[in-house]
Amino acid sequence: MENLQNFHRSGYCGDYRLSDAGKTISVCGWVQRQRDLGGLIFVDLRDRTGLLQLAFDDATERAVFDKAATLRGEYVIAATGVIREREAKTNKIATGDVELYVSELRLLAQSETPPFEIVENSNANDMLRLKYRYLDLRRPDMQHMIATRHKVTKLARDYFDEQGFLEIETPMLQKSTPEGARDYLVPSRVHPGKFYALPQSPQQYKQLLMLSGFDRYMQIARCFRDEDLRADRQPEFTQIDLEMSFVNEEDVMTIQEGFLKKVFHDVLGVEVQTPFLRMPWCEAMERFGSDKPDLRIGMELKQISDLVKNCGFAVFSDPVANGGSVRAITVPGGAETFPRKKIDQLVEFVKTYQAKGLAWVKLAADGTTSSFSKFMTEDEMSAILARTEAKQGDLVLIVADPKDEIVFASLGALRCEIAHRLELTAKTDYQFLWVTQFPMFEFSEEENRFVAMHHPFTAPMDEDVALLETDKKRCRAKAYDIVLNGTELGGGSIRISDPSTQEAMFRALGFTPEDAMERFGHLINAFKYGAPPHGGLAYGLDRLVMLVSGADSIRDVIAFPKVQNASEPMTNCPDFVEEKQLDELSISVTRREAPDTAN
RNA sequence: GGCUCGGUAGUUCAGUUGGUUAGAACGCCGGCCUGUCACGCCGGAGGUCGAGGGUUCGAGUCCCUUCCGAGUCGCCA
Repeated sequence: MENLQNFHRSGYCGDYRLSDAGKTISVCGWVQRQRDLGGLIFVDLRDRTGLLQLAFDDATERAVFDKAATLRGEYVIAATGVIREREAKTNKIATGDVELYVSELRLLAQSETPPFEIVENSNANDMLRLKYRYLDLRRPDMQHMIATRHKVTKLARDYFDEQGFLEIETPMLQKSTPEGARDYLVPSRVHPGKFYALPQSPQQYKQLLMLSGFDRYMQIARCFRDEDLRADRQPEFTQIDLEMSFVNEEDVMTIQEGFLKKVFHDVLGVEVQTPFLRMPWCEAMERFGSDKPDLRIGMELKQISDLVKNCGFAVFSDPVANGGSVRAITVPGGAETFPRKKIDQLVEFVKTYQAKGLAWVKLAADGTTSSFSKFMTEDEMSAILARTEAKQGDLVLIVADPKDEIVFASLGALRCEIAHRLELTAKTDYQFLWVTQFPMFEFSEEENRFVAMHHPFTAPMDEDVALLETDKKRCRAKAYDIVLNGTELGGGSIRISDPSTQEAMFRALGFTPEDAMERFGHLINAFKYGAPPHGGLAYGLDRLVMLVSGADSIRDVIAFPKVQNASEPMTNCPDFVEEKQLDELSISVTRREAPDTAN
C-alpha cells in the first residue's frame, strides 16, 4: 500500500469537462469499476461529485499499467495525468466527453468485496444497508439526500439569521416531565436515584429565552421520544425549533411561509405560492377526516347521518342515535377499478382503524349494486347518491360508527389508500396547508381525563378562554400545523403568557397547584417577572428533507438511523453495560432480555 | 402489545400437488482480449433454504414454537 506523500488533489472527479483537455490534473477516490481489455484498461473513479474515467494503454509506464490491472471495486486510489477527449463517446455521465490519461497511480487502500453493490438505486434490503451504513452512504442517491439535508439546515440558519433570529443551544440533560411521550432517561452518578431526561423538544427553555428578552430564537435541535417507530418517525430526530416574542399566529405563519418558499426555490427550483391556505381543524376533519389532509386528493367526506337516521338499516341508524355519524366518500370511476374482491380488501383496511365495516354502492354500467340496498327505500338511496354526488361509474364507500373519531380516521385513511392504489398523486405536486384552531384538549381513554392536544403552554383562542373552565371539549387553541401533501411538517402555537390563564390550564388538566409547581415551577415562577406574548413553531427537519428529496423513508435522510425496534444494526446498540458502570450509577437491573442471537 | 407481509448462494430473486444432485441473474475468482463505458468471450468456486421441534418412506415446500426485518394500529403533549 502507498501513501499520499507529496500528492495534492487538484479537483473532484465530477469537475472536468472538454474545456479542461490538455490540463495535468490529480484526483482521488474509489474504484467504481475496472474494465481490462488486455492491452487497454479503463477505470471509473468515483468521489462524492461523480465519476471520471481513467485510461491506461501500452504507452503507459509498465509499472503503472500493471498496478492498474490489479485494481478492484472500492479500492482507494490517487491518480495524476492529462485530461483528454475520449475517442469514443457513448457515456451519459457529466464527464463523459473526457478521460484522464494516467501517468502516476497510487494505491491508497484495498477493499474486500462489499456485501452489496455501491450503485444508485440499490435494491439491497434495508437491514443489510444499515449494517454496512458507511458503504450505503457511498451510494450517489444517499450522498444526494445527505447533501440536501445540509442545504436545508444551512438555508434555515441563513434565512432565520436574516430575520433576526439568534441560534441558542439548550441542554440535552433536562428535567423529566412525563406529560406526553415517554422520556429517554439518563441516570445521575452524582445524585444516586435521580435521573435526567433527554429533551422531547426544547419547548420550555425556548419560552424562557423569550422571557429573557432574546425576542427571536432558533435552534437545529436533536429531540428524543421513546415511542414506537414508523416510516416517518425515529426515536431520535431533529427539529428546526423557533420561538418569537410579540407575535400572533399570522406573524408566525408569514415568516414560516417565507422560509418554506425559500427552501423549495433554492433546493428544488419549485415556486410555491404564498400565503398558504388556512383551514380550521374542524373543517379539515369534516372534509378530509384528518388533521393533516392531503389536498392533492379529492374524494372529500360527506356527512349522510341526517339521511339515514330513520332508515331501516340499523348499521346506519344506530350509530347516529348513539351520537356518532355516517359519512361517505365517492371514488370517481371506482365501479370499474374496484371489483368485489378489491372492495373486500378495502373493508379489511378500514377495520384496522376500528371501523366495524364498510358499506358500498357501485354505479356500474350494468346496473347499480349495493351492500345495503335491500334495507333502504328508493328515496333514501337516491338521497344518498345526491349528497355524495355519485355519478354513473362511481363507487360510494360508507362508514358508520357511534364514535366520530373512528369514522374520520377510517375514511380519512381510506381516501389516501385509494389515491395511493390508483396512483392519483404526483410527488412533485406540493400542496401546503396551515391547519389552525386545534382543540385545546382531547380525552384520554387510558387516563380517563382531558389531556393537552398540543402541550400545556398552548394559549386558548381569545373567545374560548372561558371554555377552559366550562366546556373543555369546545375550547380551541391558538395552535397551527404546517401540512404538506398529507404529512405534518411542523407545528406550533401562541403560548400562554398570562399566569392566571396558565393556572386555569393546569386546573383543566387536573393538576393540583402543588403538582403544577413540582413539574413546571420554573416556568410558573418565571412568568411572574414580565412574560412577553410569544409563540413559535418547530419543524420536523427529517420529514421536511424527506419530502424535498422524495425519500420514502425517514431513514434515508438520516446518516445513521435506528430500525423499527429502536436499535442500530451497525453498532448493535442498545447493549448491556458492565456491572461496574451500573454500580457507579446505583442501578440494579431487574429484567434483562436474552443476549442477542440475531443472524 | 395486536394485525399484515417477508427471511432460499455475496446480492436480488425463482423453486409446481411434498419426490433424484436446490436454480437464474448480477457479483466474486482464474484465463483470453487495444476504445471499453452494465465491455466481450471461456472456465470455476460459492447453500445450516433464519433457528429449533414435529408430521412423513421423503420437507425449501405441511404443522408448532421462536428469532429477525418492513408496513401499520395502539402509542407518538
